[in-house]
Amino acid sequence: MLRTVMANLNKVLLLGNLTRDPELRYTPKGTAVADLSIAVNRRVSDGAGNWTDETTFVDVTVWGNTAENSQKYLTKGRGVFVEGRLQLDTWEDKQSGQKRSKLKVVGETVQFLPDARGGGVPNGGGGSPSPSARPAGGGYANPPQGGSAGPDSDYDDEGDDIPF
Amino acid sequence: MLRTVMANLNKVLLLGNLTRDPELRYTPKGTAVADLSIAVNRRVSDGAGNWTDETTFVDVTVWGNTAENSQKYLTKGRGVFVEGRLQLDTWEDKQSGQKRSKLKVVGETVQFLPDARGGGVPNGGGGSPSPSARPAGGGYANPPQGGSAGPDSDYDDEGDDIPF
Amino acid sequence: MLRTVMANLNKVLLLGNLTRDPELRYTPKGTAVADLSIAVNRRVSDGAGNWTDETTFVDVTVWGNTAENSQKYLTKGRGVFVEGRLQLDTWEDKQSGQKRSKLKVVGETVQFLPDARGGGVPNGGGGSPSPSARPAGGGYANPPQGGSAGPDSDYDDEGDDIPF
Amino acid sequence: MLRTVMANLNKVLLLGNLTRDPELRYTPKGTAVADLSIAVNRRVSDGAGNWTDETTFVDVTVWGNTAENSQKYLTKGRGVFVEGRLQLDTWEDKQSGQKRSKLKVVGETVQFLPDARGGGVPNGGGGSPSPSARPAGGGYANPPQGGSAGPDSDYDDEGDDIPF
DNA sequence: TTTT
DNA sequence: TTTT
Repeated sequence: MLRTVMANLNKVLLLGNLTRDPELRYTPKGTAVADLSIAVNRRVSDGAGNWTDETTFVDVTVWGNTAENSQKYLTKGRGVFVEGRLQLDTWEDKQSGQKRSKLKVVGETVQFLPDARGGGVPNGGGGSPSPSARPAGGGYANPPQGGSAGPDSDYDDEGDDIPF
Repeated sequence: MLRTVMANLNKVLLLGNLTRDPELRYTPKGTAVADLSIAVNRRVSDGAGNWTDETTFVDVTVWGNTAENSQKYLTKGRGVFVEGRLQLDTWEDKQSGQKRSKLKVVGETVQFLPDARGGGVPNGGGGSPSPSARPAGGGYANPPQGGSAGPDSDYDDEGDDIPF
Repeated sequence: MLRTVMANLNKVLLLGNLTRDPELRYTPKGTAVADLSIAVNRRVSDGAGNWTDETTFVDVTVWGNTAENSQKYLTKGRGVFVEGRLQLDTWEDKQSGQKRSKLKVVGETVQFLPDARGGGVPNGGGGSPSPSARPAGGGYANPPQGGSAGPDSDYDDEGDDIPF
Repeated sequence: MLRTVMANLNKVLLLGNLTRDPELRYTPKGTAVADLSIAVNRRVSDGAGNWTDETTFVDVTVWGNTAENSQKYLTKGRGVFVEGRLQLDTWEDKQSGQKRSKLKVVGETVQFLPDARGGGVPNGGGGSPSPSARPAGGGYANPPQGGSAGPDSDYDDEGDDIPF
């Protein structure tokens, strides 16, 4: 029989917040790689009119320029949009000799969202940011916005459930 | 032959900014409906190392609660994420009697993004926003952030092309 | 203010069937372009337990190799998976001088699905297909399957509503 | 500060083939659950003009009716389209007491594609299928097609790389 | 190991 | 009719 190959699609779309600063490292061959840890929230109903946020923590691996720019421009708390694919890493457990595998997400494009906190540059001082410190993503910049979250910034969630 | 129905998918995903305030109206039957006009930018290369932004303007129709909340909480300039589907409206042109059609996007879910400008509530005064005036989307709120963009806020685009 | 560019996304995903053979043409500059007409079905409930199929007809424009291969390998009835983006064509109406616009879908990748009818090569004769006539998509082949649908093949749709 | 919740998205789209028959089981509470093992192929270039297929194996968990219908209607080799989300299962390793986690895909909708092999009903006999034995997915049916792949149907993959 |  |  001729090969009847199916159309194939392996796509992951994530919109969420970084749970920590990206960690940049290099492979032995010198390729940049970084892991983005993203928290994605989902409203879940208990069926009795109560909604809670269920959070999924997803690690996304990015390579090359994307890795280097992620480390440069993304920081904990930042909102990001990631388009990527699933990858199943497989290896043999050295101790047991058993086959092991782990599902991962490889990020192909990363864009970042405006800083919800309207806050300054991550780790930023009080002065003008240097050009190289400008947060940016996907060719998209995101500036400092001067304000401090200040004393009003305690977490406060009441009354925000809009039945969109 | 039995019907061999294919899997079907009709999905539109948009992330962009509103080009104007949503306009809420009602059908004769009383159903709320609103049109969101969204500008989506795409970086386009001319092949010679120059990148420009190409903007696509997309109108998205939303219904019911989504329409009402869009009108309440979304304003011109706002970033939104829309998940929807394509719809082909067809009608007969009264004058010519010809069949006409128009491709549209129906928005099924709308979420909004933090205000990039770090600005206050849309149309907002200086005090605490009333609960009903809180901008929110998808069950997600977006608060005033107190800051003013200030004198630095002139549009400035140089140096922002990060090769992500 | 620095430019606070939003993340942007303009994505269309379609899975459906071609309503006619693709029509290949060339621009004055010699670029291949084809229009794919795709029917996408959606199950719609009337709220009273009855489900009907609502069909959306979407025209997708494809360029270059994708256009040429679409014309070579895709035929009416074929299942296709398209990933693309929305595009708003705008022009001035010559008669009225008014600005007009039309929302279109540009297909960036096209893959095709196995022929649900289990039928032979499109336009195919009885013999072995020549290599160049092999239907394929996205680097994916789809062979002739030689069989006849047989006497059971009258259209028959009852009882197929699986509450998946 | 009010909660400035980001838009959130956690979406997985897969189009591939089942590597084995779905396994249906029930939770202690009686909820049906099944695991679909899906192979998704991706064309990968080595940069020197050679393309190979890289296969990613993804396990997808489906619940309730979707689980039961998957077991009824889906079989090894079948093409499926899955729309779902990522989920991170976490638990404590009993032996080591360490926190462990595993990324999974939860399938929210499953549709199936026509059988590329043009073959009959899975496990099917020669007669008319009973209504309950009709393969179907997403409210979509897929009939027996009676034919035999015939003498042309030897596996043959050369020359199929269409530069779509 | 967790973000908002 | 356009947003950033």
